Amino acid sequence: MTDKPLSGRKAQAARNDKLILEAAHEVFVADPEAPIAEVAKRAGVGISALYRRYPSKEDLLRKLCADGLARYLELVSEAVEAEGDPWEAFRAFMRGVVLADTPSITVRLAGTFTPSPEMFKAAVDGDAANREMMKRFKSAGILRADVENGDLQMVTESICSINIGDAERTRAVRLRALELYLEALREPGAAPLPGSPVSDEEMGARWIPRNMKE
Amino acid sequence: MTDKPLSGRKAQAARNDKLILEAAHEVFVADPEAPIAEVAKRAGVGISALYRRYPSKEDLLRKLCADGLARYLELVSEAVEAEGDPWEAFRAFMRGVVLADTPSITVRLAGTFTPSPEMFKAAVDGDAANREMMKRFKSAGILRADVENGDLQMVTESICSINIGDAERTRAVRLRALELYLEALREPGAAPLPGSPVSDEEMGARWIPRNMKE
DNA sequence: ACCACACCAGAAGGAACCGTTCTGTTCCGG
DNA sequence: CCGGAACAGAACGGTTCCTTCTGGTGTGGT
Repeated sequence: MTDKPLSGRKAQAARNDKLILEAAHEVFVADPEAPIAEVAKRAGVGISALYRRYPSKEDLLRKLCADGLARYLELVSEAVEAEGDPWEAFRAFMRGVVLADTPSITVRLAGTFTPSPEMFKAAVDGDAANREMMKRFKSAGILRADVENGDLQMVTESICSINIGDAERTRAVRLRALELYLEALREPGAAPLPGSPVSDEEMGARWIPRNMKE
Repeated sequence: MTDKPLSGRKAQAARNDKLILEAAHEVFVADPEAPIAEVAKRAGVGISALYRRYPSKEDLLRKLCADGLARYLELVSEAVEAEGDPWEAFRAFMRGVVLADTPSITVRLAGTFTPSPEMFKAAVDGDAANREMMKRFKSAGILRADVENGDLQMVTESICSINIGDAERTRAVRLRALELYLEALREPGAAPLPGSPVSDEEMGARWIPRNMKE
């Protein structure tokens, strides 16, 4: 409570900016359909403090999702540019995604707002970077050849769907599940995988707002 | 449409029994918070046809969940009593759970109703059978020693959280993800798993109705 | 010293949703 | 030919939740 430059209306506002984003992140990760009042309560501010910053709930969600997308892009970039043991780079990437919980804030929220053009761009960029990353890891011989981008998405998404009350414990259990998966992703695979991985179109279809479906 | 004994009010009623349960299954698997009118529409019946059979939505959900639990018990029993290749028995069990989608109809619905005493019994029985199954597979040397019951639950649950529009395609993608996991579950594991598996208490905590939380 | 304004907390408005009940109809069975 | 079981869907009432509105407070400029 007793921050450093406590006084100043501007300072409080700046602090609230951060408080609100953090609260929104926590709340919507826990429940994508949470009411906006929950965010305000968690942040310890009034509702009007929210509406001063974001014109609507949808805008807040979009911002949150864009941040998550950006974080994901960072992680991919790190993985692509990493030097040293490729396997550890891959492992770090996957752990990073699970720890940052980006699937919960991107795909899980998808469909609740109309994506902004920037987000489309981020998606395209991310796709390219993803592809680059897969290529690198495969040519390094650490990733089995028959896993593809869609497979990784499914792995991280399904792991991030694990949720058991306590946040700390949830994180631990997810990392445990990840370790299982990692073992299976590593080259060489025992038997070929059945079916085909999730395609880009299939992944993309989830981003169209629910209102516009069918 | 042209069934065998098409006429008869009793016959239609019996047919509706089934239609309603099937529709409810589909609807609530797709969206656990779906309105009850959605079930009626999917079943092609009126709302009153539903309320004639179940006193309330909660009762319908409970019935659905109980059926899912029973199906799960069947699968465990089959696995325990299976003869022949233990690995194939285990694999069949996991595929069975994923295909029947029992996690979506049990755990995912948990908390939306107060469990019936029968369900508690089923849970206890299931637990014992589960334990028996794990013991068998481990002593057969096909399951790595450091995976436990909670791990399997997490695996099936997270796989069943995968969902991409089309039902048929979703099934295929889930089976693909399962194959990855299976490889990782098989003895011998490369490295020990981190953390501890989800405990029975943790799993059980999710069944207490949301109203009663905190 | 003081005041205009940025900022904020929380109540009020108003619309949408949904579980349940109610009304009127159909058609089997005796 | 009638009594009533079964049904479709409208109506009701309660709840939820986004958004706007009201009233209050402290700050920075003058």
